[in-house]
Amino acid sequence: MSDTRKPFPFSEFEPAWQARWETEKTFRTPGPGDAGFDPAKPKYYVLDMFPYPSGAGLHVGHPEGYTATDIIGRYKRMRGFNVLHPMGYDSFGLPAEQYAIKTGQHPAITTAANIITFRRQLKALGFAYDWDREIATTDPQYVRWTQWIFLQLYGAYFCESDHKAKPVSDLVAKGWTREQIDGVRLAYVADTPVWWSPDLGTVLANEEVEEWKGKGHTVERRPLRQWMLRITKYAQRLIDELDELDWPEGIKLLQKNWIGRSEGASARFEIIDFASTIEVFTTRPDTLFGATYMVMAPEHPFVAQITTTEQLAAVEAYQKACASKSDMDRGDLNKDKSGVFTGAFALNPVNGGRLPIWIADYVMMGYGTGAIMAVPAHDERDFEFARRFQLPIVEVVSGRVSGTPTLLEPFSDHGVAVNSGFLDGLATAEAKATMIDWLEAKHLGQRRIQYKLRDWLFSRQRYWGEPFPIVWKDGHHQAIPESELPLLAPPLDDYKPSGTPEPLLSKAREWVELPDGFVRETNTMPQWAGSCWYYLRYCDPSNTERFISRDAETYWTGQGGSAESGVPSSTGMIDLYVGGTEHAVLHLLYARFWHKVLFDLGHVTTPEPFQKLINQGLILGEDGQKMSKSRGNVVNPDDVVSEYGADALRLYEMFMGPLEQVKPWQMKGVEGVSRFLARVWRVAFEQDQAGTWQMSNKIADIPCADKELRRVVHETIKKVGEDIEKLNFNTAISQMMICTNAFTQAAVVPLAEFIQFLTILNPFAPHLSEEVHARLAVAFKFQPGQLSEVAWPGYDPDALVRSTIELIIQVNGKLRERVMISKDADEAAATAVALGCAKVKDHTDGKTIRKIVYIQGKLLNIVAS
RNA sequence: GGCGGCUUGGCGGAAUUGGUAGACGCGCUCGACUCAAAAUCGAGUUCUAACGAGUGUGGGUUCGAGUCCCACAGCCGCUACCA
Repeated sequence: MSDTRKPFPFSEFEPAWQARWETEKTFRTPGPGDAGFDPAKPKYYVLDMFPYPSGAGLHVGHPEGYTATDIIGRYKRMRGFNVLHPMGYDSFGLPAEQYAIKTGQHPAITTAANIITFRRQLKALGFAYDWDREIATTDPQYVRWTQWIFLQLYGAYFCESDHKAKPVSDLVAKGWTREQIDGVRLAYVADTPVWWSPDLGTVLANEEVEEWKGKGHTVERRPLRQWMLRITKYAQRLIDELDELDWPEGIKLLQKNWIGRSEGASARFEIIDFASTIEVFTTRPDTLFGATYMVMAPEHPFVAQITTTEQLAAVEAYQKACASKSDMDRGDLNKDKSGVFTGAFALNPVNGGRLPIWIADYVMMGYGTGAIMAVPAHDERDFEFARRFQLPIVEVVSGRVSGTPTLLEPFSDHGVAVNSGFLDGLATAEAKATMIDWLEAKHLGQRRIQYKLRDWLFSRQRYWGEPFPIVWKDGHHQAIPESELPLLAPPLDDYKPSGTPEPLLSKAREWVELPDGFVRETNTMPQWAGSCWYYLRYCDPSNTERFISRDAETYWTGQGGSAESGVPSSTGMIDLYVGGTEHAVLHLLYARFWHKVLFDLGHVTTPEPFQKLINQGLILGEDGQKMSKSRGNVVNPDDVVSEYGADALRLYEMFMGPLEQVKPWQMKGVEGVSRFLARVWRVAFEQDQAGTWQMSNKIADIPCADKELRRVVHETIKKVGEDIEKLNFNTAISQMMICTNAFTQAAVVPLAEFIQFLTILNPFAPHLSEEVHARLAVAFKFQPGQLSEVAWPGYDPDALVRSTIELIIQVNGKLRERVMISKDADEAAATAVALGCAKVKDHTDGKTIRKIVYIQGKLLNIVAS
């Protein structure tokens, strides 16, 4: 395609500016210790969620968030901030390994190729990253520090009295045994039932199961020895410390619900004719008098012991059915409760009731104690189960004002205790407290807080992940010395899963077997590991002594910079973090957890990583559906760039609508913003017969005589600045369109005003604005510095003032007339004008004027009836 | 089932946070330029012939409601027997 046919020659100047930014390192960000670092400058750290470099390359969702942060970063830079806006790659991951299984190609080769593609695509969009800070989680020097942080977790325990992590060396000093210490480490080994996928050859985290099942892989439940991270110890802090963060409320709520705190009590029930008790957790201890049976999870270890011989066959059959059923869609089973009686009975501690003990799959082993007291009158699930198996239903909470309870449906709200001995007449809240006191006094139970959050299953049996820096001997694990980091995986010839849960790395015998009977841990870390701390590494990416230097850490958290930075010392390090909602829970929760551990151990100085968070909305296809290959509605950013240019793509993605909103792609919209950019171009240039662009003689280096034009320019400077601060990019672009239309229609365009406009356009369309500016510099012989180095222009408030305004005249709240009037007109003057209007008379004739509402400079409402 | 979000012209979306509903862009219509087309420039474009009506529906508060309150409906996410 010939450039003369393009509306403006972006395909010539865009690559040229990108090359210049690269060779001149225009967007290099000096940090502490770097040449050119100015500690007096306030810092601004704006971060994107880094991409997984898939084989498919960038999709249009990536540039949405990336452009938003680029605009903010460039704007803050022009405002005098030292802006850190880095980019990197979350480059471990299953697809590269799946590819290796198919082709035998080492995942490192595929990953390196994909990174090259991503880097080229990102550079083609003109983002102002400091490329010297680029990182990939697969780099040995990055892996080194990921493993180092793992060792910090391994070497720490959670001190219950101080609510924080401390080194286990403290416990050694207190004389704890090795087993005791291994039992409290934040990274520990446990046999747990996990989701194992034979064809992927790895276990999956609970939250990953659905995703891979959806892709056609099989998963099954298996008890396996796995590495776990004790995130549950941080459950309360992960909830409480959300308060200080400037995050969307919806995301905070999502995290809170995921952690799932509930308050209640544990209670122990004696098993009749059996020297043991069953412990349950309940949020409604006040309903204990209404407990008529008990249920244990089918996999509860007690079941085998308490089951009577008569019931044994039925119980075992049910357990077996549940184990194989675990893979089926549980949704289908929700309607029909199932279960089997064990033959055993427990004693209700408050009233001596004989409670049959059942097993049923509606009770989960993983939550609470894996057993419940069933109160069918006041719990929907228990009610359903009781009806199905004809178990007694006893009402103990009354929510009705009067009348006999019908018990046609469970009543799970709060009310007043009835049929409950010493609780009778108490409101639910008091009844709960009274019952807990009673249980505690009798040593039958205690107040308890329960979380849904489980410890984090941290090991995978994959190849393409960080190996654990751990060795084993005689059944004990221990850390390898820090000096041996990074510990890299050995190359393999065959990446195929063996079909057994034996990790792939165990195939590398020479790597695994060490002198003196030591063997290496062969599990690898999940992909989350690298993304848990990458934002720290950007601050000091080539440090070989520490994962981040103390100086870099304090400076980029805002504690080492100028006091005037305007950013009060905050709890979070990053000023703005932009990314998709898909990471609302997992990534953001995991990263917060790691950060808090590092904080507790004194390695970082803020308790939170991300002060402010924004979720960009999904971009849908033109058909309003999610983009997918199978639907054929995927838009490739490369195609958009070659057809319309990088500036047009950037601008369009920002013009589509509010950043946080879900919105459909419209190719016609890209044409629209491309036309806008062409209009800006043609303010300065016109095409001659030969098709070359010549400087337009409309531009003149003279003071702006056109007051209206000047007002539009200054309104634009004001609005665009304010909109960028609020992340309202779409309306900022609208305003720049209005301004461009004013330039287009003006007979003369004053040079100074036009350059001010180009300056505010620069963060949005950096290539075009720089190119126009550079050409103006040649034509008007001024110093051709880069626009991106120029200070953000101020606006002149006087230029905004209008002497006359349009006054809206309403009668009974309905618009009837509009008149031009002095902005200072008082109520009497305005009323006189309004009553003189014919249309106003039409609507007030024969009525009495009751009231006049006058908003000066805006409107006048006549209330008449 | 639970939690969250959304609902404004033919379309994407604006609306100073209670004060002109529909900015800006797309599309469409007409005009200019052209032998013609594209591109560009200019005018118009919520509906209605008009009176009027109008921000998912119904009510309320107010001089005035897209905006605040109550009830309901429809779409979209996330989550799912969490005791």
